[in-house]
Amino acid sequence: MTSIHDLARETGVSTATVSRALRGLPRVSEETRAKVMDAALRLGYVPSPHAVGLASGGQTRTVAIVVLFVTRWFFATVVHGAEQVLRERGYDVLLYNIGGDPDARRRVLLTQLVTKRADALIVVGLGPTPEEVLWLSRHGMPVVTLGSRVPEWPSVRVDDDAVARTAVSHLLGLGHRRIAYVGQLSDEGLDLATPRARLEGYRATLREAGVEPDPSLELEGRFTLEGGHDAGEELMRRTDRPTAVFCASDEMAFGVLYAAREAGVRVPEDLSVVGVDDHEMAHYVGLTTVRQPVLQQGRVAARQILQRLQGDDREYGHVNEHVELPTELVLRSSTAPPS
Amino acid sequence: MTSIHDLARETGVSTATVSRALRGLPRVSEETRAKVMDAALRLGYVPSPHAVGLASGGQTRTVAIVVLFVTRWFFATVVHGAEQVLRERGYDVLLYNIGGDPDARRRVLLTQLVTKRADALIVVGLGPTPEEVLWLSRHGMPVVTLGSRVPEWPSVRVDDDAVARTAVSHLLGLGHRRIAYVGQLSDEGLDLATPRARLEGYRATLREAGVEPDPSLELEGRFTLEGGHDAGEELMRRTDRPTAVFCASDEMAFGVLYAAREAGVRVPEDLSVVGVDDHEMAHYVGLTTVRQPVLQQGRVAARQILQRLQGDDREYGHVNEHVELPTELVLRSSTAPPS
DNA sequence: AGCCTGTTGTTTACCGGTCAAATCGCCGGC
DNA sequence: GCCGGCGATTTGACCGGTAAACAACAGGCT
Repeated sequence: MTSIHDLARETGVSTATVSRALRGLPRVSEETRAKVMDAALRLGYVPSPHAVGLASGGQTRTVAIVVLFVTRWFFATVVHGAEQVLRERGYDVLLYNIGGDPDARRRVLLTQLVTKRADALIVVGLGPTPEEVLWLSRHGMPVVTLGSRVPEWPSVRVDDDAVARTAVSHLLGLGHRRIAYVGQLSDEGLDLATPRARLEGYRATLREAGVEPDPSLELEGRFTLEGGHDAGEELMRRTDRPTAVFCASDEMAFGVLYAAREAGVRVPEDLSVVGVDDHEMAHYVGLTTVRQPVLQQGRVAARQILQRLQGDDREYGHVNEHVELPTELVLRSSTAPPS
Repeated sequence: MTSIHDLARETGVSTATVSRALRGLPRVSEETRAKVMDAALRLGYVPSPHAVGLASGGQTRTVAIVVLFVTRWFFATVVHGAEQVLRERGYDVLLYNIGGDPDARRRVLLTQLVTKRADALIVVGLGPTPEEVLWLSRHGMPVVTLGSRVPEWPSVRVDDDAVARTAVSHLLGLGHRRIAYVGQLSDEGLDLATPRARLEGYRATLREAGVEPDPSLELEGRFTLEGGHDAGEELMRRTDRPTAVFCASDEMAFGVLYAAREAGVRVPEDLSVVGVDDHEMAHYVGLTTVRQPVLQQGRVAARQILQRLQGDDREYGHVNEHVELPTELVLRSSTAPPS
């Protein structure tokens, strides 16, 4: 591996000069600069990020993103959005997929793994524990949460309470009274802030409309197509089937739709279904859903982090500490008045 | 930030001793080790990866993964599989999502971004150019390709020719003769090895069965649900509609299915559809497809890289340079003899 | 000339660790 | 009582850069 010393020897100047020449700093004649650049290209010189980081204040130009499951549409899309913005600005992305494993969560957030390997951290979908907040703050690690909110750190999210209210109000407005909820609440000790908030919103909206929430209509299921399908099957089997279902994600809603079809239950005539996300596929299956800007949440989180790291709030305008992006109901063909 | 010097001062020993104590090396008394460990915990000491890497041979304990689009099921799943295996072994994952942008591709593969920030590289879905091979080899970067194959590097993939043959033979066997192909061939200068191989296999299989491939039945479309949908719409509009479609991915096949439904074309009575992947959703929509082990490809690629980095082929057995994983036809309800 | 100024480079210290070689106690053996 | 041997620890060089202080040299001004 060619080092800066090789370049210095090759061009007959000192390493300091080489360093400044390559970084475009002043105090280097154009002639020398050209000579150095040329040699760097010829020898295929690439500065060692280790040395650079060490010499200039421990920066890594890397941001870590911690997600639950990259394979889920929501997380993959968020990562995509954040990565775009970060790479534009010359930052690399370290990806940690902790996949519902509390051990992995501990290792990633509370040990050396994240600390110092990245300049900052974006936590997606996890509600950080006080212990995690303490540890990371103590190490001066800038953090932005996405999808959850703690007072100590900036956050980007949608109003999950409002999301649930929008969906449930829509169903209530159509005349439904027996409305089920399908969503995941806990995953082996991981705190999932989002589905919990949606459940609360669901209950509150029902109560305000004078409908007492029925615990037997609150179904726990994994946040996937299969989870939704299982929950859907369970619902279809019941004699006192609900007339509508509110699913905490579109992927779960797809599962419910398939379960309904298999059971010969017509949508929307016999069953109305509402999801959350506006997944790419929702349009094609005609799913009524509460759209949230997923890609944009990733982009905004990245910008918040960059602002914190570089302190230039000019380019992107003022970035609020807690950003709440708007959602909207998208009406399609999976909802109708009960027959 | 507390450094090793702080620990040394705190415990009254030298930095070298602290270093060895913390890493569990011999030549440290138990008493001293305990004292050091305790202080490290108390002060929340985390060694700087920069310094460690610099001092001990430039290792980063990081592997870079370059993908086209994280948001697509195939890529996300591959990343998931690789990340699992890598993190198990203490490696971190740098994610580069080059998203069909040739500039991004150049920046990532041919500049300092990847070199030296990672110990090794997994390239997913891209056929590396000779220039890229040369540059990365010259820098001593170990590379594994996934989904494509160059002679210089190990690879993991499925036999895309065989995949196409399986799908097309199935359709031919059912009696179809007008069989369309839907897949993406180029994306602004990116070479997409996979769909090209599948197209070739499709053509060859037809010819061998005595059917001359009809260029008007080879449709170019983006590798997404929407791409498949557009291609499907185009096909449905035709007067001499094909009786079957082979799609280069399940996501595209879903798009074709939706287009067919919108056009009132019945599947499988009026149109048979075959995909590739065995996407999570394929089961629910009843899509006949050629299954490939996606998660496992990611895992195997990670192991190949680890073997190259650590040189222990004991734990995982011998790893072939070019691994080809098996595929299988999964029969569901989207294919039937033409009516 | 003498002096100040500005430009271009070099020197030197340092970032936070690791590693090989040197040192220090302490013990047992002759 | 001296020496060898050994485990525990320290010393000092080094990894590949960066940053600040400092030197060399040219030209312009008085």
